[in-house]
Amino acid sequence: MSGRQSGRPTLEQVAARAGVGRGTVSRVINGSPRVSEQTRTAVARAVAELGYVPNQAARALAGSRTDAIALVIPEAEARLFAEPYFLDLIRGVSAELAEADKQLLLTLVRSEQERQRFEQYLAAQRVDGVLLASVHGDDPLPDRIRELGLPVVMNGRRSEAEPVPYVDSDNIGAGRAAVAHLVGRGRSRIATVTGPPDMYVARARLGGYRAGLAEAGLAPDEELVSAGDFTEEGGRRAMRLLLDRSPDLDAVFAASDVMAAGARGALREAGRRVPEDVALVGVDDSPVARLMDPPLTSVRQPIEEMGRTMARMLLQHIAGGPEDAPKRVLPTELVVRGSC
Amino acid sequence: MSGRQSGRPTLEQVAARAGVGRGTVSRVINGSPRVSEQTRTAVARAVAELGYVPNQAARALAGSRTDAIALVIPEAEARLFAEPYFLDLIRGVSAELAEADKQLLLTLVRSEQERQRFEQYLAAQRVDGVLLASVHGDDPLPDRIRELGLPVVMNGRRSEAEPVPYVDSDNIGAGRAAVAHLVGRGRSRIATVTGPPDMYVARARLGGYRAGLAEAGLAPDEELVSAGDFTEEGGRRAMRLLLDRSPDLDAVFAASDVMAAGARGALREAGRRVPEDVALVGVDDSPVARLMDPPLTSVRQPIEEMGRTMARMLLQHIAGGPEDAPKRVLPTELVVRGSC
DNA sequence: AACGGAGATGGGAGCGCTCCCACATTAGTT
DNA sequence: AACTAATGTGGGAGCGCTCCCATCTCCGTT
Repeated sequence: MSGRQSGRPTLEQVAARAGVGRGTVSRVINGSPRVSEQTRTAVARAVAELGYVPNQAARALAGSRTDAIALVIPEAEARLFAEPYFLDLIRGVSAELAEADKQLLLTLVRSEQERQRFEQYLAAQRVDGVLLASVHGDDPLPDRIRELGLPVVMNGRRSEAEPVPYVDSDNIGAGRAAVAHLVGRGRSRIATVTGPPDMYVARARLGGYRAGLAEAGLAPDEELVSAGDFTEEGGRRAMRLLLDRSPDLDAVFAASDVMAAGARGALREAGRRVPEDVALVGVDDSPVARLMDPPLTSVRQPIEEMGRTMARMLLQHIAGGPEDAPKRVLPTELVVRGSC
Repeated sequence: MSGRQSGRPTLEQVAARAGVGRGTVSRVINGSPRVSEQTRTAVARAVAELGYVPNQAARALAGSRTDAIALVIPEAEARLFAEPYFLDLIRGVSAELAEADKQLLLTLVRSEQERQRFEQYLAAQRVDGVLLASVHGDDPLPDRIRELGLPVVMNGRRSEAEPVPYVDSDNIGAGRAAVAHLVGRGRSRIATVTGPPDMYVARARLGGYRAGLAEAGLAPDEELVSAGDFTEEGGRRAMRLLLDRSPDLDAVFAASDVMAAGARGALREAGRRVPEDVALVGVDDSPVARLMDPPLTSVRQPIEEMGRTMARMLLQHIAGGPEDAPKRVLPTELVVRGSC
C-alpha cells in the first residue's frame, strides 16, 4: 500500500464519502456536541478509511488560532545557567503541551536583531501564546508581547512586583533552608556567594540567606557576602575574596551549584577541607552536585514542574479560562549530601 | 474572547496604499526580480508605514510550505546522554534556521503514542522537513517520514550502511585518538568501557579502540572490553568487572564522560590512583569532564556544528538544491587534561 | 509604419478550513 | 391540530496569501 502522496484527502472528500456536508465533518472533527451519534460514527469511519488529517494551515487561516506555543530562551542565559536547567524546563513544557495537543516552537534569542525578528514572527500570528524563560530585569519583551495582544507567562520574574504572569521557585525559601541546615550542623560563621545583584533571583536567594540568619539569631555581617555571576570562575573569585576577608568562616551558601563548584576549588587552594573546615551548600541540584567530591548538598528547584505549570497557565489563559492565579511560586527542597 | 487582533494590515491594504495590485506586493515581499525599482520602493514604504507582516497561515495554505522544521528528540535519550548534548545540538540547529528565517518546532517523543501523534502532525503538513536526533537501530520513524514525502536528516546513524541522510561525528577516530594518546603516555594494558552493543555509536567507538590498538602493535584482548550503557552506574559496574578480570590494566577508554565518571568511582573504591595507576579518557568533553578530579581527558565532538550541518543539509534538500552529500562525518578532537 | 517580444503589472482562481445562517426534522406544548 | 422550541444539518462566505495568465507598455526590428 503506497500513499497517494499528492492527494491528501480534504474535508470535502471526507464529507462526500460519509454522505454528509462539510459543516458536519468539521463538527465531528472538532468534537462539537451538536451531531447525532449515528452521523458521528459514519464520519469517523470515513476519516479512518481515508486517513484524513486536517490541514493545519487552513485551520489556522480560517479559525485564527495556530495550536502552537513559543518558548523563548535568551541564548546568553542558556550558557550561563546550570546546563540541564533549560532541558528540564523544555521537558516540562513539552509534556504539558503534548497532552493538550499543542506544538512547541522553540526560539533561542542570541541578539537584538533576532529579538526583533522574533517579534515579527509573533506579528505573523504563528503562535497562540508565549512562554518566556529567564527574563532580565530590563527586558522589554514581556510588555511588547502583551501589546501585541498575546498571552504570556514567564519563568521567574523581573522584580518583586512583577505585573506579567509568572511561575517562579521559592528562592527565598531556598536561602532560608540552606542556612537553617548549616546552623543545624553547628555552623555559625556562614558566608554566601550571591548571583549578580541586578537579577531578582540573586536578590531573592540573598534575602533568604539573611532571613535564615535572623531566624537563627545570628547577626548579619556584610563581610560574609560576596557577589558572583553564576559562573564557576565567578564563584571561585568570590570565595577567594570571602576567605581573604573572613578567614574564620565555617560555611558557605552558594547561590548555584556551578558557583559552588568554583568555591570548592578556591577552598581547596586555600587548604580548607569540605566539609570538616567549611560546609558548602549550592542551589539547583544539578548533575554537577552529584559528581563533586564530596557530593554537594543543594537546594533543588522543581524545574520540570515549573515548565508544566507555565504551560498549563498559558493554555488556560488562551482558552479564556478562569486564570485562577497569574503568579505561582513553587516550593524548593534541600537535598542533603556529603558537603556539610 | 482573547486577543482579537484588531486591524492587522493585509496584502490587499498594502497594495491599495502603494497604488499597485496584490500580485505586485506579493512579488516585492518574496523578492521576485520582475519588479521595477520604483515600484519596489513604493511598496516597501507602504509596508513600513502600515507595519505589515505577512500572515503565515495564509502563506502556508496558498503556497504549501510552512517555513518550519521539526527537531525530534526521543525523551528516553535526553536523560541518558550527557545532558548538554541536546542543548548544544538545539543551539546549532536553531542558529542555522534563524539565518534562513525558518522556525524550529521541537518535539520530545516519550512514548509510542506520542510518536504516532507526531506522525499526525507531519501529515498535517506543519513542517517542511524533519531533523531526527539519536535514532535507535530499529527505529521505523526515519523511513515513515520518507514515505510521507518529507525530507529528513538524522543525527548519527542506525548502522554502517545508513540509507537515510545523516550527520555523524567520527566515532571511530575518537576511539583511535584516545588509544593513541594513551599509548603515547606509555600505557599498554588499555581497557575500554563501551556503550550498549546495539547502538552504532557504541560499536564505532569500540571499533576505533581496536584500530588504535592494532596501529600501536598491541594485541587485542577481549578481557579488556566491558559493556556499559552510557550511565554512570553502568560505567561503575563495567569498571569493577574489568578490574576483577584484568587487575593489571593501566588505562581505560570510556565511551562517554558519564561512564568515565562511574569508572573513576570504581577505581577510587579499588584504591587505584588516576592517572598514576590508571589513565582515563572519556568522550563528549562535557562539563562533567572539567569538574572531575583530576579533570578528565576527553574526546570532543563538534555537537553544535553537527546541528548546524544537519539544518543546512535539510534546508538545501528542501530548496531542491544540489544536495552535495547525503552523509557527513565531522571530525572529533582530543582534549587533554589531567587524567592521563 | 507595422510588428514581435521582453518586462511589468493587475487580478481571478483557488488553497482547505471555520463560522454562521438558513433550513429541515422531531419533540414538546397548548 | 396547530404552534413553538430544540436539535441536526448543508453549504455560502470568507480567512490572506500565491500562482499564473491575460494585459499593457515600451522598445528594437524589418
